[in-house]
Amino acid sequence: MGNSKLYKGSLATIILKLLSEQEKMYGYAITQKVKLLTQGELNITEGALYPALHKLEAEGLLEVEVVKVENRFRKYYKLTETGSKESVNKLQELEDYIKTMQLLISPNFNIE
Amino acid sequence: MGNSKLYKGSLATIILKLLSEQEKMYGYAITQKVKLLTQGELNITEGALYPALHKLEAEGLLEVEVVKVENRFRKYYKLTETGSKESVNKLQELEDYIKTMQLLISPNFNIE
DNA sequence: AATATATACATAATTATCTTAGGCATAAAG
DNA sequence: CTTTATGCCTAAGATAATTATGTATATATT
Repeated sequence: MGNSKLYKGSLATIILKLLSEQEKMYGYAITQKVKLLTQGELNITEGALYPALHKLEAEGLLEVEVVKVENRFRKYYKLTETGSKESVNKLQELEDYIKTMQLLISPNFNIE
Repeated sequence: MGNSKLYKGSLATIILKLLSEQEKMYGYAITQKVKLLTQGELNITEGALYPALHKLEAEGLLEVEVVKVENRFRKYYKLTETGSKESVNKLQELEDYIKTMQLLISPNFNIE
């Protein structure tokens, strides 16, 4: 995904957040949307994305609708009710993570 | 470590940052300092910490000095020159990560 | 005296998430 | 005709944690 190891563990959060804004999305669209929003900073690889989607579906956070578009099939994912709640949790966790890490990296913390 | 999976991948960054402020620290002191600075939010487990320290040492980012204190031995770690440079890199990566994630979670991004 | 807590190190088995590298298939563009 | 874009997928391996131990000393509690 990213150039640093910090992105490990963030993919589910990203997916749930996108789907809380977007109603329904398919895998490839997710990769493109992330690339666009992050100005190319973050490229989600398919080897990470599809297993993550399948896992979220298996956990009941996402549901699938397969649609045929121009001789290709697309698997649209959308949040279930549980998934909708979990997306709120995950976003809170991300904000908490950022706050906690900022406590640790705030410069000269042991001088003040 | 944390209550969320987001902390995965952050431990090396935390260790290097602490040692860029502190000159030298031993493992147990690192766990206590992190607990203190994060107001108990983040508790580094020993099973994560010691392997991480050993790895950073093996990579040449940390060097060790064993000191006997009150019949116990402590292993003090400090940054090598390489480790000092790498701590700057890791902090930059963390800031980049936070910025990128904020692009993704900024509310209503696809409305504006 | 016995037990729990704090200090201080360590490793081993397991789990989770990702990377890397492939595979399958259609359509458009060079 | 070969690359690029679209669109899905999985399998092997790497990496970083968790969880559960183990060792040892010192202090505080029951």
